[in-house]
Amino acid sequence: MQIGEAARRAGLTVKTVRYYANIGMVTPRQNMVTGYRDYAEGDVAKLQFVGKARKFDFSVEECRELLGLYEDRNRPSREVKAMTLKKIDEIDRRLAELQSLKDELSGLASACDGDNRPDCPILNALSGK
Amino acid sequence: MQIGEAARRAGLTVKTVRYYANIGMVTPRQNMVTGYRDYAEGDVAKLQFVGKARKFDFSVEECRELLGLYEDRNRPSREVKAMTLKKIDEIDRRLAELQSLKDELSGLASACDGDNRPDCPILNALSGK
DNA sequence: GTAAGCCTTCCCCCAAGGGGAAGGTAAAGG
DNA sequence: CCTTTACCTTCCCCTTGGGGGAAGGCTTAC
Repeated sequence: MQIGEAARRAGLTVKTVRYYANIGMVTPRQNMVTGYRDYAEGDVAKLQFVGKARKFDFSVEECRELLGLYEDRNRPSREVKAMTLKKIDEIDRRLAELQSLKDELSGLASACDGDNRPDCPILNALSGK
Repeated sequence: MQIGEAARRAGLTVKTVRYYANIGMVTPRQNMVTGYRDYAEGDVAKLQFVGKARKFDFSVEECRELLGLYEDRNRPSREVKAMTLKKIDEIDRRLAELQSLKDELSGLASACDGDNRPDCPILNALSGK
């Protein structure tokens, strides 16, 4: 099938699918007559796989690894689990960062009257006063 | 002072400070003899201000706005508070996203034995089986 | 004399594609 | 048969916030 249908079925944009072909992540055959990319069912499955993994915040490089594991019928599930736990760890760290950021900003916001007067604790904090 | 000292005092890299000059965020005078950027005390204060705001996850464009408010001695604190609340809102949304992501990944990870066998619920989930 | 330590501009690089131009092709409608 | 529409292709620039490094110019210290 052509790239448009493959993209629709994978829930991705044509641009994205073409990008994945360019970086060698999901490489369809080429129709020798038209020069168009020719996607097989297996390619669509891979695209869907990558699409989901991306939604789970795996980077493109990580997706490439996961795809390798996905295609290897004999890989140990240990490797996949390790990547997943690592990703969970990253998310945890990012959560903590964002939470502390939010706490600080909330503290500043609640100290600020937010009225028409120029005095502003938020700006004072940012300027180190 | 020269850019190196200004950067040190603001806790930023020279590259970053030069970047801020290029995009017109903190624009020092120019030493007409050497052609070097010439930073005044006020410039360093602005650099520090921007550095802190960036740590609070404000984008460069938002920093530019905040800097404008910071320099306007008559601005109402209302505007600054509004930006801060908006930023808190963004952080909240991102927190929720990450949390649900983490929940899903955690569910998958705990369903996966992580042993040497090839069967892997994580890959199964990603491939939609 | 030259090495060190500043500074300058200039250009390419990252992630993960998006937007759009220019041009080729295929099927459907009039 | 001709044209419109809907595909597809490659190519190049754009995004965020700078990092890395080259090539060149300066002063100062040894």
